[in-house]
Amino acid sequence: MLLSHARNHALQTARPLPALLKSLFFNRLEGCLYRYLERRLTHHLLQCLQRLYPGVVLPGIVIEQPPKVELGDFAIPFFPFAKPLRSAPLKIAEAIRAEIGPIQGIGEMQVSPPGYLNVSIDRGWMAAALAADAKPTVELPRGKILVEHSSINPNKAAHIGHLRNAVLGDTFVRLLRYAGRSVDVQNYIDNTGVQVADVVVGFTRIEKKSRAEIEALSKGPRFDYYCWDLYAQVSKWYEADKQNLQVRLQTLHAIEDASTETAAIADLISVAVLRRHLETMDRLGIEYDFLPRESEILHLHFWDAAFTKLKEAGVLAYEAEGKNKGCWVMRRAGTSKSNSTTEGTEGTEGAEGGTEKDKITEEDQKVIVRSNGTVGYVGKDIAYHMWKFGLLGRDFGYRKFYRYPNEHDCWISTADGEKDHPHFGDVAEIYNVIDARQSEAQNTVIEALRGLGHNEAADHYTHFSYEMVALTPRCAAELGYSLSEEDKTRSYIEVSGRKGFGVKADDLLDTLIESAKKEVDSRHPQLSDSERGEIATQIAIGALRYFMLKFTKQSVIAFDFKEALSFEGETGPYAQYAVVRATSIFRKAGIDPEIFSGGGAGSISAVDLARYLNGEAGNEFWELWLASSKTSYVVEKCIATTEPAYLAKHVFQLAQLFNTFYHRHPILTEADDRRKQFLLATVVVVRRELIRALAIMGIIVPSVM
RNA sequence: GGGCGCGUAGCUCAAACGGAUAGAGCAUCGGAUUUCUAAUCCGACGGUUGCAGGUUCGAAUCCUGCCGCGCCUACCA
Repeated sequence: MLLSHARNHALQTARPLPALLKSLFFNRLEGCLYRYLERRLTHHLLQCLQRLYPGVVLPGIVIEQPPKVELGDFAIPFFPFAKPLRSAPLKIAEAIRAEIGPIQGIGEMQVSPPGYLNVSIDRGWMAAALAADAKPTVELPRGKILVEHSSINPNKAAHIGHLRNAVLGDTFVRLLRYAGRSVDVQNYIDNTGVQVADVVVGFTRIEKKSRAEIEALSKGPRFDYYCWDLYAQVSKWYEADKQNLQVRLQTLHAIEDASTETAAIADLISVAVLRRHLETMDRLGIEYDFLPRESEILHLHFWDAAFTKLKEAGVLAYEAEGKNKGCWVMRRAGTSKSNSTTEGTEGTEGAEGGTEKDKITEEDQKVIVRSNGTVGYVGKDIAYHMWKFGLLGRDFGYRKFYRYPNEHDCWISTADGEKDHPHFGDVAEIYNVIDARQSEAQNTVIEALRGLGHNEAADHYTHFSYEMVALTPRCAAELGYSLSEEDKTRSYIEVSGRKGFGVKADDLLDTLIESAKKEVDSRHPQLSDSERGEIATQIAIGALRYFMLKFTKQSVIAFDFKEALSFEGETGPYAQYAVVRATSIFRKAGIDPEIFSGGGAGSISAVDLARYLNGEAGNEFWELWLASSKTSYVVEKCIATTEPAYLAKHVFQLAQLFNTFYHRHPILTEADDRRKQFLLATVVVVRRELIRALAIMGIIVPSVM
């Protein structure tokens, strides 16, 4: 791979852009100029080391980023080389610097104590490519990717926890698509589970409503809110008399039989609530391609097909005695197989236990099929995931369910569906956006795939794990919940749909829009109310989506209205505002930024750019250009680590650099026309990258703010 | 008990494979607007990275042991 970059060593300053682009394509570089230079540098360093120290076994080269631009753009520490080469790191760095020779796109190199080689990018070269928006070709892995996210139980309104899931998932989808991958988005619907059963119980037993009455209600606005309250009520009803739990069990069974009235009511409720969820997510620009439902996994006998294969492969074991007598069990993921063999010298039972191969201790057993013959959710999940990878030998029926304003259709599973439908499933890689509490269950599914011999599928199965959203005690108090003394001292309190304790997604969005609207109203009274409303909505979504992405996945978000409602500092609106300012410069100048970036900015020569970017005076500008060059690099990093927070960080840094630049350099009043052109080119590139990066986060920039 | 994760400024969070002076935002205090929009910018204050050892040229990061917290550990989903 590195060899393909090896040709074309000559450093050609002020090379005309078309030739430059041609060479870029010729070298088939990675998707990003910054990454390209990094790879190229690595390659030359390796060659150089081989020339200088033939035959010596050396550690790998690590390329870092220096803490400040003055120090250069890449830093290579030579400390690990000191011992094998029996030389001081500084001396080695110096030797490399003297030997390495020119590299296209790379400028100066300096040795820096205590043992770094600092390498600078050829600023003019890089800026010219950036201004022209040079897009190098990339070789993509083949195959479709399936991202599953949201998967909200269709029995109550979506809350902030679901929002985190959906925003993370949707952003990850956008990241993959930006990187050129083909992605299907699925939202798994558990429409036959306990949670739906509970709401059915609420309607039929507590409220004693008929199917027709429920249907009428379901057509009203925000039916999911009604269910939210009812669900909390049912939980109390169960608590009041444990006998009531019998009703839940009966209802659950009735729902699984599609021919019953109860099943019809459950379907009515779950479909109506699901529709509400899609509407809520649509407000945030989140769309799905397919909604597989548990009812079809049941009715199309996905489990039967999986069960047969699992038994054949010996993944499942039948328990003839003990706690799990009569069940089919699997080894719980993460438990070790060799408990008895590692320290097997002890105990005489070892001989007896050893004869039964792979005997799983009760503690390590995960029940997949209950003794009454019904299958648990992990079992259904195994079947579903075999389907995802095209390993089950069965398929869903499909029908259109929801049409987005942009004409995009979202499909849903049915027992027998439409003839013509897109092909879902049978993918090369999957990502499941599911909270961290389910990691054991997720790993168990992966182990089942391995047990079936599908190691490749298991290797391409990623549990995109994230932590929950909880409420700060203050926030809980604001919502009117009385807290125990113990709760008051906690840093956060878990939301509970069962208790009706939480912040609903639509409520939060409404509050955000209202708050943004007040600001917009006062700033732009000349605009029409609908225009102001649209801007406020875009700002609200920007604030919300940014808020959900600024935290790393493993951090529990302690939700607080004060922070979530903030439009200042490290927020979405801060970044949106930077773009609005950039756009407004062009508006005042009477230039279309899109046209300028095609003609004006792209036609500035590398020499001209270098004039302003080189030297100490150019550092502040270069910092901005360099940051702008990193969008694709950051996207790759986000995908590789399944961590969208890096993108949020990137956006904020870029916006922050731009705001400083904006403050220090008045552009429209700039007398020197060449300098003015340079400043405009800077703005246009930063603006373009900010808009792109924000779009990947699902954030649109308003016309004015 | 076992498994996973967390502990960094008053608060909320960052910190690339172990690298240069541990960074942001909020809060507090002090400044900046005849200017392309102040949802902005500049400055100040704020740290023994939970504790104790270890590994090495170098540790917030890796290892061991403690302390504290959360989640998982159902014939629920």
